[in-house]
Amino acid sequence: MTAAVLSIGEVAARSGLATSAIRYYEELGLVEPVARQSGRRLFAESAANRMRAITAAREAGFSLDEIRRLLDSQVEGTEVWRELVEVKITQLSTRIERLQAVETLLRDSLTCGCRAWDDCPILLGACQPAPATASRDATGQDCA
Amino acid sequence: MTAAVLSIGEVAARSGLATSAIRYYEELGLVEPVARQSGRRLFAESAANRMRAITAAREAGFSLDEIRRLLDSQVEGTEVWRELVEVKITQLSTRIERLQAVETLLRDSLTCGCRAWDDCPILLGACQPAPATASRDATGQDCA
DNA sequence: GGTTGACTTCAAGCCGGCTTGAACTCGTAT
DNA sequence: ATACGAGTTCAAGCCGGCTTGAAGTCAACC
Repeated sequence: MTAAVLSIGEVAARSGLATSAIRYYEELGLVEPVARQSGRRLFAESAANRMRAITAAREAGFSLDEIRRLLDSQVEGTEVWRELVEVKITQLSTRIERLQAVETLLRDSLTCGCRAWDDCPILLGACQPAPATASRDATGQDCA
Repeated sequence: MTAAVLSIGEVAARSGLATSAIRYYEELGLVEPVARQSGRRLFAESAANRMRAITAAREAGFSLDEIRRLLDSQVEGTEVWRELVEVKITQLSTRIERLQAVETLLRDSLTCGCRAWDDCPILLGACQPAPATASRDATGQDCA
């Protein structure tokens, strides 16, 4: 028989978060205890799920503020949250692509026979080649 | 005719960094002006390359402190830097894998017919399913 | 010789995401 | 009765990576 409500410590144990983090999340409006018992927070069991979902969202690159918006958009009954998630997926895949490019770059710099890492032609070639005093015609995509 | 030495402003222009960032990097020991002229820093042209290499390294997930170690390891004449880069490549690919898993998870949660994101069974299923009061036998890999 | 603009130093501030510490209140077990 | 453990509040601190502001210096140009 699982308890119908959870103490903050139980939510922490189930979600893997620290109690201080949970209080902080409450302060930001990400979670709300269903009640208080002589000052102590009592959470619904779903709060633990919410905590784990928040952790997943953080890993995906959502800030806590974005997560708050995400949760707010659910409350309103609409499915706005799907749009927010779609946008984040796009950002995420862009980020992954960039990281993959950097990884390739690092690997290449290893096989390059260069003496020093900050002098590696491969590495520097991938970063914009310093337009010196020439005209900068907006081809400057930043490194990697 | 490119100048043999660069002012901090020129290094900034060539590297895309702010002058304040360059001063900060100097303070951390990541770069050193070759000389001073009535107080003003004069950098070798290679400093701009170093700045761009630092930016690339930051993107790869190196902290400024790690970059300092990386640069120090070069100065010593050895090729320790290759090892450091190898380690970082490993970390980077791990990170990429995690992000890809999170991306998949987000995509799946969209196609799942769940009403609310923080109640999505796919999302929560991928996070550890809350061992309730059962024994935690260290299978707890964290979410995604 | 006065203005401009790029530089200098130093201290302080900002950001997000928490953590930590001090001082306190509960309910329960011994 | 009293000690314990888990909770509470609030303010302050920490992390990395810079940025910002104030006040000063310097060379060049008109």
